[in-house]
Amino acid sequence: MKVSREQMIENRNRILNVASGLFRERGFDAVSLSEVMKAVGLTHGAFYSHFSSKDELIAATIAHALSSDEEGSFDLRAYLRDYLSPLHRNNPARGCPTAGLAADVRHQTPAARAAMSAGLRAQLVRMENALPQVKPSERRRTAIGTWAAMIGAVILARAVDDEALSDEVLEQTRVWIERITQPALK
Amino acid sequence: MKVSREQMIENRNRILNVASGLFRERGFDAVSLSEVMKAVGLTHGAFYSHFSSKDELIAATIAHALSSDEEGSFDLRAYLRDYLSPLHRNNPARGCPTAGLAADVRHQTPAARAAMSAGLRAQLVRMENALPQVKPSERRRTAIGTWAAMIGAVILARAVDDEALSDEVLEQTRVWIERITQPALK
DNA sequence: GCCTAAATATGATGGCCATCATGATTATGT
DNA sequence: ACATAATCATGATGGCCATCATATTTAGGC
Repeated sequence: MKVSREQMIENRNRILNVASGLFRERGFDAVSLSEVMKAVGLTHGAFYSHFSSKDELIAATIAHALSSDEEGSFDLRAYLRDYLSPLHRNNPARGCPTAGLAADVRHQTPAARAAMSAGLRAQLVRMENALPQVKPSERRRTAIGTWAAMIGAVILARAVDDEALSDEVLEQTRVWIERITQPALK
Repeated sequence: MKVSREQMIENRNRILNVASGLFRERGFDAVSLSEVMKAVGLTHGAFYSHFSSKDELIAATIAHALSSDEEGSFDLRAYLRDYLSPLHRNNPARGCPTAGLAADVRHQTPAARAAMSAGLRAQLVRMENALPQVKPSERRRTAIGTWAAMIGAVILARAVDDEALSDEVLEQTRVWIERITQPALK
């Protein structure tokens, strides 16, 4: 049963969006293609009209998720508050793809890892732009250190089975970064 | 074919050590029990004399790997140099269990996540002890922020398919942390 | 209005895996 | 020495999954 070109493109995007959420929530391995297609509202057979393999879907998902992160400049303070929050920790499916997928990407194909590289490069530029108060010679270093701490804190907070400890990791990392990146503020 | 008590204990420890390395290298899902047992030098059937399920092995592996991290006080500068190095990045199987497993632990049983919580608590205390030059009221925050940045940097460095970018993440995170934790040094 | 090819549905196929069943061996306590 | 039970080996079993084969429908170009 063929479908309009428009519908087909929408289906492809739905596959990418649904897969992106499921992958972030449960990891690449734990999500089956049938599950993705069922959540999209299609049957498993339709998958191969859109992608040639699960590996290709994974790579496309990473590229898709990281590219839709594109935004202009942003307020670091507000970003930190949202990023290092219990709400973000508790909702990986709707959360940052890097925090949700980066560790898993290590085991994926070169295409997937290349997409992650591109996403990281773009994110670091965005972070640099959000640090106008840091002197230029330190800006990239600060962007890298800050981003690493944000990713690490969310991953640790999600790994841990102790809400108080998890909250503490998020909260203290947030304050720590704020102090470092805005030394003038008391 | 029964085996001496001594041999049995050694076999159990070999299972834990082998599984620990394989899990860090490839993730819990991607490693099969047959594979673990073959690497140990036993057949798959022997597994269930030691553990009642794969989930139990995973939890035991995390507890085992994180408890053998026990050490006295250590030099943060040297620790950072080793931790944020290409050598560590390239050898997850012999590297830090938290960097290798934390993201994966999120999808595991409560027992596994509890073991990770205990390991994190112990590591934070160790980090605090390695920060004598930081004033006590800031020590825990610094330990948390530093550890999050270390974990995040290694995970990003391993996810990325661009050696220069990967090296940069490790190197800049290292210098960033050094500057923050040792402000007196020029 | 047809023809063709594309998108989807249904239904294999083969492989891998966790777990279980059973049997063989032998360490260990008595 | 014997009996017991623990450790390991071998060989199912059942389930899930990625991928493929084939059929059905119909959109889109002519």
